[in-house]
Amino acid sequence: MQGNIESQKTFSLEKTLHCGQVFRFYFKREKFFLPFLNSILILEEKDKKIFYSVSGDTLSESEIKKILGLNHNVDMINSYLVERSPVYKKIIEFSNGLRIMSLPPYEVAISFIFSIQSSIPVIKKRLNTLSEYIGSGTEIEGDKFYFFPKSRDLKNLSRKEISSFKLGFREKFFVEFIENYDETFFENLKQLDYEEKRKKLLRIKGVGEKVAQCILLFSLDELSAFPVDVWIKRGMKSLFNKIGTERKLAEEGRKIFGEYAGYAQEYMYYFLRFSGI
DNA sequence: CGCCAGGACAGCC
DNA sequence: GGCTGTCCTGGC
Repeated sequence: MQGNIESQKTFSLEKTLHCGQVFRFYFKREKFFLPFLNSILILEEKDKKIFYSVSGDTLSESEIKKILGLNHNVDMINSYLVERSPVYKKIIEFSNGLRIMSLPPYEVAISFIFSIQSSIPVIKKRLNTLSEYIGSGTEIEGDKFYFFPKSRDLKNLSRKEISSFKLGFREKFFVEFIENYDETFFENLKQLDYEEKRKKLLRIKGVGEKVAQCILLFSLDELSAFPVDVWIKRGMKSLFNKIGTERKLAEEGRKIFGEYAGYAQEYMYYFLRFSGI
């Protein structure tokens, strides 16, 4: 299947894929290849339009829009954020087009357990190594693209195989997560409210405040989540004169930016990281 | 070579 | 509840 998603000034594929919410995507021949469950979503920006096609399992246009955050009314969200804090005028001017994605929770949880105390290239490498090791994927125009492993595949891994991935101190978190995981966990979670979801996520070993907020924001449609990493910690201080623990700063961010704190967080991150200020 | 990265946790107070 | 030391690995 293929088609084009309407030209939108408020959508940047580049910013959406490079703001740290998703690690596994490929860029070849001017196209982005984004694995999503048993599909590869192929995206190309041409003449200010986004052209898409899907390889593997079918995805409807509305599913694709949800994955890419195109169902969010960012014009409204942007003015909402500027209203809450005027400093967001310049931040949004720089970061505009970034969208919060909606990705598979199982993959997001493992991705952010892998992300602990690690840089993006390292996280990406770990996830690709794992996906390639399990080896399920599809070939498109001569290139092989790998899906993220299913939980049953990961359950079958031996400790020796897992050790070969060199996850370091994250290994014990990963092992416990895949061993204890059952398919209904995230489905049940989706029924709960924000605070209940957060508390259940925090019970997972290796999931602290920051990782929990990432899972909430990028895979459970909780746009009020506010993950605090070192960049946001610095930003909260320089922009809002707020200091404290990750938990306190997350509460602070959610208090200032309400139901769209997640957009405030990603905009801030992208701005601090790439604007050169 | 040394340093630390998009944190979590136990142990301590 | 907050603070501190510790932790694997790869990149610079």
